[in-house]
Amino acid sequence: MKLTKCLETVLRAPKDYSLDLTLRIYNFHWYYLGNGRGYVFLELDPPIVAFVAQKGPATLSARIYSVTCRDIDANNVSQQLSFHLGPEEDLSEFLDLASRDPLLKLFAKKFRGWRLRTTSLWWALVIGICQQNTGFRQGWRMLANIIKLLGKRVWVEDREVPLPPSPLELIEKHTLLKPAGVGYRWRTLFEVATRFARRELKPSRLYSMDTAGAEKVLRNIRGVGSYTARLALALSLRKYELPPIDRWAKKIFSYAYQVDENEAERECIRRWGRWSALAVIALTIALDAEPLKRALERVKRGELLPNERNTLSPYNLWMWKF
DNA sequence: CAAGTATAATGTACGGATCC
DNA sequence: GGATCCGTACATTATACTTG
Repeated sequence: MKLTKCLETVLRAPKDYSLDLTLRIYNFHWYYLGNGRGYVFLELDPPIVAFVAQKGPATLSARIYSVTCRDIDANNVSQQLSFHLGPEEDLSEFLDLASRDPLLKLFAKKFRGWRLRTTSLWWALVIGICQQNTGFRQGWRMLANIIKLLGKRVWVEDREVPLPPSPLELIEKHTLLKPAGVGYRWRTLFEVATRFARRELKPSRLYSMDTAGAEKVLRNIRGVGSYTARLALALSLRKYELPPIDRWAKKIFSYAYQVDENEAERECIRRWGRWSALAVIALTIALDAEPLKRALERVKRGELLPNERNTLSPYNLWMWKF
């Protein structure tokens, strides 16, 4: 499917904003092109894709592509893209806390320009579900497989860009979920897709709720627990009040903050407040999402920045050809 | 035949969700 | 709160095969 260019737009960003970091972290190579350039999908069915590039220290340029330009609302699309890339998000309070934190003090310096790149609630839930009961490598392989086996490819100028399946496409091709290596998670993915298809899940409605209420709604879905719900809320709506604490984060917080494991979540919220989930995500970047044992050793050694080596990690996931 | 190498089989870590 | 479940990756061990 070939997309046509519908509009060009410019986004304002703070001086120290880094589109390069924002696009690079936790991304596949078919979306991150290097040097602060890349693709962001805004809609899946029918597809709307943005090509973005950093033009100057405070300017991002964007080109919006779609099948037909008739239904494109320029204001709407620009807002959506800006929300995904986060230039309007003021992280000064988060960075201030981070600069005095035993785990993220180095991260605060080096990743000052980074913003969490959000995605749709649908895809954020898929990401969350694929992180359950598994390590980093396996989880992201599942996501790559889902994109390749169940998604579609669109042409943007001279490049073919793979897109994730929409809820309807996932339902249609659900027999390919097992071959994609998601195992028992296919049931949960199917269930989530069904809710979207029936329009029972409305991102705008969740956005207007408080984080705890939104978590409750998502936990109604069988197979979605608090970890997945909270991660999805952070990754799609920038709701950070409630941190997605897994055993990994629990152990590391418990060690670094010198509290009992049962107190790890409470301590995280006490220290990070409305930035709790962002802190957890930043921690996975800082420690390369390494398995717990190795991550703890790194904390002890004070190695609190991602490895430049070609290891499979949030920082250089984009180098990986799945 | 003994030592080394390739392949197969087995074991275990991983970790959130759910049941009780 | 503890036990159990799940699928894959990686590590370890066992077996088969090759080489000198």
